[in-house]
Amino acid sequence: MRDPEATLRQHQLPVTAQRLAVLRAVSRHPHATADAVAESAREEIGAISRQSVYNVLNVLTEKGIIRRIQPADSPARYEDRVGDNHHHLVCRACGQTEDVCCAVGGAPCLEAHDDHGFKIDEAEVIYWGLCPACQRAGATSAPAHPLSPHHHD
Amino acid sequence: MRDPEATLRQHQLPVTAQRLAVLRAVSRHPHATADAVAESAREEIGAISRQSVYNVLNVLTEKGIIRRIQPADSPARYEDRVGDNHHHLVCRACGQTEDVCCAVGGAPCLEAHDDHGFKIDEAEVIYWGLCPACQRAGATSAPAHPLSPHHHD
DNA sequence: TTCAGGATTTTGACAAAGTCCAAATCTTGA
DNA sequence: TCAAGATTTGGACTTTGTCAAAATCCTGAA
Repeated sequence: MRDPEATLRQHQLPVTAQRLAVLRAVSRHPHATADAVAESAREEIGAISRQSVYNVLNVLTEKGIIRRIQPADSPARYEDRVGDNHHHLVCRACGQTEDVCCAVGGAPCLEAHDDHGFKIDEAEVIYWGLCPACQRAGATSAPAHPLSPHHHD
Repeated sequence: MRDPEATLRQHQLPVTAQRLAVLRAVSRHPHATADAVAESAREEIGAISRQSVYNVLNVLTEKGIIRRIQPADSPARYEDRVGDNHHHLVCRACGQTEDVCCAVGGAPCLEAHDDHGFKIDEAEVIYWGLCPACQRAGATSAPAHPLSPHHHD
């Protein structure tokens, strides 16, 4: 993030030490949880309440300044990278999260076959697997019935 | 589900009234939450503890008899339909959930561009939007910065 | 059919992740 | 500089789910 303070002003948000610290924490630690953000922010400004961390993360998310991702069995994580439609790769064993570009294929790739009349505004993709470190450690967190991403109905 | 009792036996699970009731509840109410399953099971057998509902849902999920889905901002939901790779369509306003077939396109469609060395075992897709009823009700739960499923990096 | 032994169910405490609320404090525009 | 409105704080509370121990229930074998 270039200039956190300018970013806040651009969005008509009063600039506070807490907001700057949280914003910088998310910037420094992509995919951090609220807890991790709080820790990092405390290192910077000494103290910040848990509630403020949530307040700030929520307002920044609403404004589209950061993005919230919520993989199963994990607290919410936040990232700096917004405005593109990238997806995520999550390690089943340790939770390590990586960004991945859009799935291969043309635009229709992520269009639902039958939209059931819904007005779809987002197609969210999460790839589940084992990160290199957990593979080496012999982690065995594969689901009972793994589904290949190649498998289609 | 054809025969819940036979299904349990096939998986070497002792047959209990609680398991049958939970299994039938999931069968009758696809995408039900644990709470909803408990309610439905109680209608059938009178009483069942909260813990038993979780016990049963967990063991059935481990055995691959049912499938657990965990959309953001929603408690876990369970469904009967396993063994295919269908995805989900979730209403941002009311949480209504529908099954959708795989995304249009060939197999490579859901292959991550760069797998970062992960051993991927599943590509999970959730489409977010508004269901027909919430559209009519004028629900306005679209995100601040909607991303079209057509949008690619 | 009966029984023993292991699995399941129950109850109640506990934990994690967030939210709600009211009081105190801070930012900003005039 | 100041008032007014927004933010921050602390603490209680909610939701979703798990842990542990005691009571109860299934199943296979006799």
